[in-house]
Amino acid sequence: MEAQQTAVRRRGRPPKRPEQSLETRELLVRAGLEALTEKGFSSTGIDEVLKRVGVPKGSFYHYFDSKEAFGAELIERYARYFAHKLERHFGDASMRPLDRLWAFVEDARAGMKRHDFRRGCLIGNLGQEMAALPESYRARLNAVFHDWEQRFARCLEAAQQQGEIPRSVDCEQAAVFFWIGWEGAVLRAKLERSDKALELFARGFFAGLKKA
Amino acid sequence: MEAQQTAVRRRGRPPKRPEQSLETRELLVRAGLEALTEKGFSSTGIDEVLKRVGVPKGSFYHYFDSKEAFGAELIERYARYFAHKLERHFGDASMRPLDRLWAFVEDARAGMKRHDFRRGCLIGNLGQEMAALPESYRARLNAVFHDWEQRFARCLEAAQQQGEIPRSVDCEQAAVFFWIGWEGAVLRAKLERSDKALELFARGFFAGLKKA
DNA sequence: TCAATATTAGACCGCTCGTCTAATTAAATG
DNA sequence: CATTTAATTAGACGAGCGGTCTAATATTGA
Repeated sequence: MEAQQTAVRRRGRPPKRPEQSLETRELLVRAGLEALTEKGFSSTGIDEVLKRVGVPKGSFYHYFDSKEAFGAELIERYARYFAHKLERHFGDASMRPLDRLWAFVEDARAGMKRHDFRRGCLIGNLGQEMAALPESYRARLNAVFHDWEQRFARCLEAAQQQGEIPRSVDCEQAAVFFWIGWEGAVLRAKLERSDKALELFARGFFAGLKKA
Repeated sequence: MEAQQTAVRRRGRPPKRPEQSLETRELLVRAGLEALTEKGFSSTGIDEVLKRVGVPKGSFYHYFDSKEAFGAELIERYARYFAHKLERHFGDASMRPLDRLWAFVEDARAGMKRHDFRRGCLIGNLGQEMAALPESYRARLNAVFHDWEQRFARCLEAAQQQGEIPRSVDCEQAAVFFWIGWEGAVLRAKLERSDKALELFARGFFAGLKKA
């Protein structure tokens, strides 16, 4: 998710190179993701995204009906990207389940650090500013969280079956608890420009699990 | 924090009634707090705040140097308001310390419900959109969180001394953990328009404390 | 060759934003 | 009282926004 380069921009109908045909659109999406994970929806202007990749406005409204539609697509893209990330970690049979969860935490932590704690979680960002957003986003954002909860819960259950955590743990609830708090930690990490909050929350969460 | 009424608005220098002299300014602050707790800083327009209380633009820039200065004052006001709230709950010697913490949670929960989960935490809101905010806010927002952590930690220590929670609990860390997660819970409550997240997080947090 | 299609270029409109100046009124001064 | 000074309101202003539109350009397919 790191694309600042501007495409070679030729006027008129482009030659038929299927791999390249989506390029401008793709650049817009990528730049949009970067912008929205940093600053959210409301304070990100179309022109700003356009400028990042050197695309004129006409192109934007050729590919997207509106800013709302653009945002909706970014949500989908981010959800897909994140689902893959979770799948990759949580489904990694070479590790014990609890270590898989930790691996995700470490990955996210490194990611935030890599971007100097400027970028957060798109879903969290949009959730926070929901009051100023198209109402149509709400259901989708909730659904994404629910998906993450499910994935997390499944991995917790695996940990339970392998005896890593007590039977008494309600995996479903613990997963919900994790994502609630994790988003708070991401918020704080951005504010403090430090991974302290991420680490402290994760550590606290896992410690609590084992003694539940 | 509930003021929609518009002031009687006469032109020119007002007669000398000390109690009323701050009225317009006060109305702006109150309306600003409402707006910012709902939608944050970036997506709240000055005009919008002005319209709520029927004050013309000229007045705003008479009382505040800029939107940035206005925001800074709102942060101070909110911090003061919240500190009082915490003081009131955490210092209530008629309850056991852990119940005082619960009382705050209940109070906050009721408050969010009362406003149909549209309003969140000003500090959390601004923290989230920090990337689009005057850099001068960062230190202040962090300091406010730190203050809240301290107050919470002191109450936890009291609980510890009364044997409500094990000696093994690191109160400082637990307090930091709480606020990290609580802000996440407020975010989710707004998104889901439900107090489910608040309750689930608080319950999980206190359950973890006792078994630590 | 030419119509249909895909894409870029960027002017333009209506609206809202934050700022600023002028007008208005009361207080203070003598 | 008359005049200056301070306090407040009124609303014009320019910049920038999101979104639309038409023209220009290039390729494809008939």
